[in-house]
Amino acid sequence: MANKKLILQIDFRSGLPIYTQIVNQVQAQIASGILQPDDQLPTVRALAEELRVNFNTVARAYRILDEARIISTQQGRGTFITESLPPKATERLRREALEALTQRYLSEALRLEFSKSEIRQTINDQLKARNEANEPKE
Amino acid sequence: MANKKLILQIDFRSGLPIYTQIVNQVQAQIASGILQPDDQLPTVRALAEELRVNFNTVARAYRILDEARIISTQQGRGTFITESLPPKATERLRREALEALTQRYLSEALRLEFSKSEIRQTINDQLKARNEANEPKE
DNA sequence: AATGCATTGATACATTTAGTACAATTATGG
DNA sequence: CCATAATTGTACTAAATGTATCAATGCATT
Repeated sequence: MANKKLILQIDFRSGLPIYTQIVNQVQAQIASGILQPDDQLPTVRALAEELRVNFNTVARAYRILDEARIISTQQGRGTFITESLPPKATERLRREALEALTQRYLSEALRLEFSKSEIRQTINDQLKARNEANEPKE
Repeated sequence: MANKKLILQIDFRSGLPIYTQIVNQVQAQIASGILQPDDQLPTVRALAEELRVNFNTVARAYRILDEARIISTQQGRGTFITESLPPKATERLRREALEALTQRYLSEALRLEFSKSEIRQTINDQLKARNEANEPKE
């Protein structure tokens, strides 16, 4: 299941940027189940050649999808569909995501035998530092 | 004590090079005492297979650690943790490890648009929960 | 026409993978 | 004990892959 040909139809006259069309169609194929988690996408250069497009354009599309956590681009390795996220981030799912993230962090920190006060201290310091550097909100 | 399984968690999506992640985690585990002088690390090929990574990538990490005198790679024999660093250096490594770990955690959490108070709350809740479950220490 | 912006293209680069060969050490079998 | 094989790290080359940066292009607004 990890090998599957990605078929995209680019309309060069549509007015829509090419990278947007790539983003949309990959998203659609994931939503429809054609593309599944861990599937590997074509390399930026391979897809670019197939679409007769500059590989930077494909890279841009991949970067957008990566930032949206839809795919995972890995330098030197390739590009893969990530585990499917719930389409709607309900409040409960949001909370679960943060709890999972925090649990991984604390498990690792405690495994490395950092004390709870050290952890609290570091968290506070860094949050404070980010306050001063960026928008002091919250 | 010279036999101990090295457990590394590589995040292929983190953007950090794989060899850097290996370096950081080995350093952290030495600083925390999980890995001790004369402990043998997995062979480059064994660790590579476990991490699903090319053995050159592991070799690169080992070479960096070797150049930093943190481990000793010995052709034909294996790689071993060197004698312990001065406590000063160990403490610095420990601190850096926690700061790096925390930074990654906060960056991810903030990127997902969790508020600082949400983060603080979740950290506190989970630390409290771990207190009650295990030995309430510190 | 001029300016500014978004898109695309060109180029150099960092990382990872792959393959091969080699040297040093250790394990094995006679 | 010795010869040989297997293990282990090292070195090197080449190719694949995504990344970063800036230039060129086209288009809209002024």
